[in-house]
Amino acid sequence: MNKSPCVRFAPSPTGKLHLGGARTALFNWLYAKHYGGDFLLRIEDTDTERSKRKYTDQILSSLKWLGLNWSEPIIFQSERNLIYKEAAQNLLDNKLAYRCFLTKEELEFEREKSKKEGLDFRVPKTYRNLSLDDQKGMLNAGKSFTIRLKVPSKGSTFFEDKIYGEINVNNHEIDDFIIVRSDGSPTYNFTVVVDDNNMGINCVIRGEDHISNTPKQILIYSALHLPVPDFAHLPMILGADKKRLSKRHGAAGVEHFKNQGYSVDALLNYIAMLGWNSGTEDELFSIEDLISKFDINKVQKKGAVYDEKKLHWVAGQHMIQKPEINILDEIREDDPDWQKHSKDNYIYRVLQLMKIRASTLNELKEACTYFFTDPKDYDHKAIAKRWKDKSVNKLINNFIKRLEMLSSWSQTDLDICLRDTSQEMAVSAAKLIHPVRLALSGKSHGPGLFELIELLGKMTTLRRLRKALDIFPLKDD
RNA sequence: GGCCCGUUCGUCUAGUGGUUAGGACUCCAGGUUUUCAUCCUGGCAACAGGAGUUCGAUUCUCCUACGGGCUACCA
Repeated sequence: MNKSPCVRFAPSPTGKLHLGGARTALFNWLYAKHYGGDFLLRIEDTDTERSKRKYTDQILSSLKWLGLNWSEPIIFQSERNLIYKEAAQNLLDNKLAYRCFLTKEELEFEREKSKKEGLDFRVPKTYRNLSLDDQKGMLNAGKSFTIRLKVPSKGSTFFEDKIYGEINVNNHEIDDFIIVRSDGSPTYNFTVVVDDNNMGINCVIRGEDHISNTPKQILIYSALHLPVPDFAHLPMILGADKKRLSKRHGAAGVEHFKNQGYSVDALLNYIAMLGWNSGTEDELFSIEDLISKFDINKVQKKGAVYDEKKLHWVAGQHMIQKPEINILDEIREDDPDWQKHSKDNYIYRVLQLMKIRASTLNELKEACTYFFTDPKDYDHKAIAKRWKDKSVNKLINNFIKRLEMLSSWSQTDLDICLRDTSQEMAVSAAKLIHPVRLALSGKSHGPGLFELIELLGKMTTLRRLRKALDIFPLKDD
């Protein structure tokens, strides 16, 4: 096939976009981008009971957030009844499908019977060859009917999956399945074929749970005399229990990752690694890298277990590499007023210092707070360890005096200043460094002390040191 | 039950008819650092089982086990 690929993502709006769906969308999108093809979107809302508008909205906003842009228009199956009706009539006219007057109850009875007798249940072909007159009779009697495909009883249906290879199923394994329900609405297997053809889809990339549906769909393609597209089935994404990832696993919804502060590029990078590899030992990719390196032939057959630890690591790596200006943009996208009162240049320097210590935007924001507000809480363990008694106050006092006189506020000068102080007081530098950090940040760890002091500036540094002098040590001795 | 699919360290994976079966995450131990993080070094850890083909199978074939999917008037 030489034409440029046309692929689609076709979620049903019966739940939020979850990790598995996101990956299916991503792989479709990457495939399209890689080959310069088209990526379309179709909402499979033929199940009126379970389909909800809010889920459609959620899926669309998640896809937008992920940046998986599609070509308009979005196809809604619920608006295409006419097209399905025509296709079904075509099949009926050509005697490739038939009206089946079996009721649910009759079917249920037969099913039970087979079960009791230990036989495999097969849908009875009672009405397969009913004469036109007899059909009219049933219709006039007000009997409701479904439309079933006449599945050939002989032969087999074959396709070559781009990932799973050759798959062949005997036709006698396949029942005369329903393509139109008794209420006139079309079923999934039918709409998929009609729409994929109608939308010009030439490569179907979807979850492995659809492998068993594929022969049925191919049978419909043949009955309708339509060209059969290529198929590529993606392995499932699993939870730690090796079961298909679902709401039960908590972390399923894409929104969850957004709320956690994961960056899109990191999430996409991680998701892509679930079931695909580049053929090299590289694991960190930008979105552009993914587009250029993506190869559907390198997709795994086996289901992949979602591992939050690795996601977190990938996110951390992306964070380190990301320019501060982009990080701030990402933060503000979600939190437009974040640190609006501070100068951008100051924020950039803070981010530069702190990004190495955070994996998600939320972690980063949290870690940066003391650059913008004086600490309110101080790490109690650190107080106990680093500020045991009044002797520390003397050190700090001395340090403050020297700082006040300092004319240059550079890291090197601050370094010299602190070491001079400790030397004069005949203690190790560490005796001063740790309480100073505690006073300035409230924490026992963080960036290099002189970077911290330099960035905070003279006023803030002195203010925080003096405040600490007031409140530490916690109890007199 | 029937049909289809799958099975390399805990996890993501590379790989070959002959390899010390490689990398990454996690975890552990060191090193660097004023602390934390980063970074560096090292370590633990895998070919589901059984037959067959073969001089030789993790690799090819079959069987079993286990896992997953489909078997709906869900998608």
